[in-house]
Order: sequence, then structure tokens, then C-alpha cells
Amino acid sequence: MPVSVIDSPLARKLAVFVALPDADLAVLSALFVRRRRFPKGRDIVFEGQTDQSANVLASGWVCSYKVLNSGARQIVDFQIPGDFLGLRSVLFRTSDHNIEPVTRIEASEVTTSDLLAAFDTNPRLATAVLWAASRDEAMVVEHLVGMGRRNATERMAHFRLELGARLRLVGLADGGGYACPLSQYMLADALGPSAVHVNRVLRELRETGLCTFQNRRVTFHDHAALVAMCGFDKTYLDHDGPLLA
Amino acid sequence: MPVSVIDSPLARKLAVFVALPDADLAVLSALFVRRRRFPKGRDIVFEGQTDQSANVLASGWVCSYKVLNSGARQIVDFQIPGDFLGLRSVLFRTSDHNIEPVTRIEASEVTTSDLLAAFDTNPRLATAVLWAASRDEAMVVEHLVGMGRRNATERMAHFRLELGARLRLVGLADGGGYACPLSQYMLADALGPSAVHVNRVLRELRETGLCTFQNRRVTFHDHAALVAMCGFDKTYLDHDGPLLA
DNA sequence: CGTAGCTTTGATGTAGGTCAAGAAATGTGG
DNA sequence: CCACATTTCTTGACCTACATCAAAGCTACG
Repeated sequence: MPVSVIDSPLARKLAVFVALPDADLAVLSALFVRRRRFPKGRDIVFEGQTDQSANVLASGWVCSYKVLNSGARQIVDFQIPGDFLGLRSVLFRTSDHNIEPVTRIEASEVTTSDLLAAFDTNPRLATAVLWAASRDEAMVVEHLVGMGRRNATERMAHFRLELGARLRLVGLADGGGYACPLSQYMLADALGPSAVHVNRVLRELRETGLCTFQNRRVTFHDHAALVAMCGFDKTYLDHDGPLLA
Repeated sequence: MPVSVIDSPLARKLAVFVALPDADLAVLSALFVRRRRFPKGRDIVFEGQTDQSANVLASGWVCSYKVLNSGARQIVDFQIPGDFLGLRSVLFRTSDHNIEPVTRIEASEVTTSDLLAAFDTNPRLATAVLWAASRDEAMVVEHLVGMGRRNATERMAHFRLELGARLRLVGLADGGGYACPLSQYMLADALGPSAVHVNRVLRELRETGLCTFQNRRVTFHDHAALVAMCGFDKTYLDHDGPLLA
């Protein structure tokens, strides 16, 4: 088996939750055959669209968002390598959100029927994917809690820590920081405040020496203080090791 | 087959999405044997708890919430008859939220293994339950969007319309309104504003003749105007008829 | 029939929004 | 590799939606 399969971002992420034997990993890699590239900025899924195959992101970042009739947009979540795109919408007739590549991306497609067939033969894979879906939902819940009960600074801190933890799982960050392609406008659309206020929040975090964002790179200068300030608890992201041995 | 089975809130709700033959309905009713009552106000699930069987609510209302270390609490969603409790947490080692009965409730338990076994024999049931889970997530997403991009009045309007639509699906509301056991404190914990501000929002809705909340009953006086005011689109709740024939 | 939890209202404070405008970075074609 | 266009960042001045504090009237139920 090629190293690249075992070492794909998806496999890495799932392995944290379910110990997957090589046979399962082989099935997993065979699932995602058709790999496509998409340019930055042009939506690849629209709200109301009705195709619905699932995709896994291989490289780059995307965001999932909704637009109100007022024109305001809310980014629900960002997806990074190893994340599913539109997994939740698979059972729906239509997608309930838009998906926009934040950077140039590569994504691998899998049809719903292939996925369900793989679940039949490799039940452990089904468990792993369902776990991934539950984790996605847990992230949305945590985001909702932040919108309701944290101020803009705490939300920013929490957001950066969460992304850092997620990127580490797929090998795209170390403890010190990570490359982050998001503009302040995108942060604003995701976290609620205006872009102007995002800027003020970033300055505050910089001036208090907690973390900086320069040259498209997030750097943690006092990780522990940041965690304490926003009450970040990463349990919902990795559950501290494989649940199924 | 007893009428009560086909007419249970869960069966009613699922039927909107997937046409379930009597055989599936029979399996469904056989799943939920152990029915228990719980008093209002005392939590039945705690964040961090590790049992995780799934439950379906038979009567009454509950809320799912998280508490920050600051002490603030955010209600993520309310569950009404026919809704699953903690379905998402089934795959997790621990529950990531608390569940509190808003009224006295009755709930039926199903073990994870029984549920998965039923899916093997009745795949259509699995589809229906996965749909229910996706719908739950879509509601959380819509809640998140509202927190980020709607003001307090629009959120209240949207919340009431959503609950009205959900209650209609299980036969607990007509077009004119519904019985609602929530205090203004609970509305505040769910929608974000302070309880004092919730009161002012309610007054505004009353004085503009859109809808009222008296004697624990929500009444719509101008449903169309309310829908227009908050941009409510119920697609994510019922998808206008069964997806699978 | 008291008391604890709800609801309602006024007065005042603040986080974050909006508007405006210049500086820096980034991308693009020649 | 430069000139120009476009996006992104930064900061100041001012404003609004909502928070907080305080207090009085409900209402429900043990």
C-alpha cells in the first residue's frame, strides 16, 4: 500500500478516533478516485443545489456559509484537508448552504452509493465517518455557543485555538502556530463582528502578547493564557485518543 | 397494529420525509420499549456523562444546553415530542451538552446496539433516522446564522415560526399558534439577549400586531408579515414532502 | 396566604456597528 | 521588473442595539 494513503489527511484524522486496520484504509483510498481542482473564490456548491455527492478536501481551505435575504452572510464553518464537504447534505434533496474555496483546492469525490456500499463491507469505516459527522456538528454547536455567550475577543481566541487543534490532527500545524489564508473580512463573516472590529480585536491580542497574525501565519505566543482567556476545551475535537480499539 | 404506533410523534415526523411501510413502523415501535417519566427542571443528561443510549421524547419539552466556565449558559435547541435526545452523542464517549426537561416529560429509551441492528434489517429506517439527525444539525446551523446576523426581534420571530412549523408536523400546533411552556429566561438563554430585553422584544411584537405570547400560548396574528420580517424559510424542516417514495 | 419565581418598566452604561479615509499589501499586464 | 488596480488592513469619530441595575407588580402553588 502506498504511504500516501495511510498518510492522507482524512486517514490521519479518522485514525485518532478509530484504529483502522490496513484493509479499511485500502477501501478508504479506493473510494476517492476522482480528484478535481477548483480555483479560489468561485463557489462550488450553492444553497438549493440538488446534486449531492460527498467530497473530501485534499488540499486548501473552503468555507460553508449561508446568505440572508438582507444580504448579510454568515460563515458556518471552515473545512481543512481531511474534512468532508457537504456530508450532512447527502441525505437532503438540496444543499442548505454554499461552499466557497478560500484558496485553490483539490477535492476527491465519492458517490453516496459507493459510500454506503463501503459501509456494508467495512462497518468500522461507517463508524468512523459517522464520528466525523458528529464532530462536525459538535463544532457548529461550539460556534453557536460562542456567538451567544462569548465576546468578540474570546471568540477570536477560541476560533484560532480550534483551528490550530484541527490542523495539528492532520499535520498542518505545530504547537506554535499555523499558516492561515483567511482575510479579516472572512473572520468577520465567521465570527459575527464587523471587519473593522475584527481588526481591533486582532490588535488587542497582539498588544497583550497572546497571539499574532502576520504574513498569513497565526502564531501563539502564550498558548496557555489564550486557552484560559476563552475557556477552550478541545475534548469535542479529538476525545483524547481512539474510542474503538 | 395499534393506531398509537403509526400515530406517534416520531412516526408522524419521519413519515413527512420517508414513506415508511407498516413493517418499518412495527420495527420502530418495538424499538422503544422502556418508557420513563422525568420531572421538570432536573437535568437528565450532563455534559461529560458517559452512558449514551438514545432516547425519543414522547411528551413534553426539553432543552439542550452548554454552560461556559463564566457561568453563562447557551441553550442550543429545544426538543419536542418525536425528537431524539442526544442522538449525536451516541458515537461519542461522552455527552457534549446537558439536557433539562422544560416540563414533565415522558421519554422512550433505545440502546445503540438495538438501533444499529434495526438499521441492518430495515435500511429505510436508517435513512429516516439519519435524515432526522441531519435535520437537527440544519436547525443548529440556522440558529447559528440567526445569532450572527439577525437582531433580537428577528431571532424571536424566527424562533417562534420554526417551533410552530415543527409542532405542526407532530400535530401539536395549527396555523394560528401553539402552547409554549417557555419562560422569558429560557428564551433569553436560547436567543442570546438578556431576559429584560426579551421582554421588550415581546412587547414590540405584541404592539405591532404580529404575534402574542399570553397564558403560555403563542398566537400568530399576522403570520405572513412575521415570515417576511425575519426571512423564515421552512425548507430545512420538511423539504416539502417525502424524498424517498 | 405567603413566598419564590416570573414579568414589566425606567434609567443609565458599553460593546461593537457604521462611516470615512489613508496606508500597505497583493495581483496583473506590459 | 515596473506601473497601475484592487483588495486588504488600519485607525479615528461618532452612533445604536442591547446589557445591566434597580424596583415594582404579578401568579402560581405548597
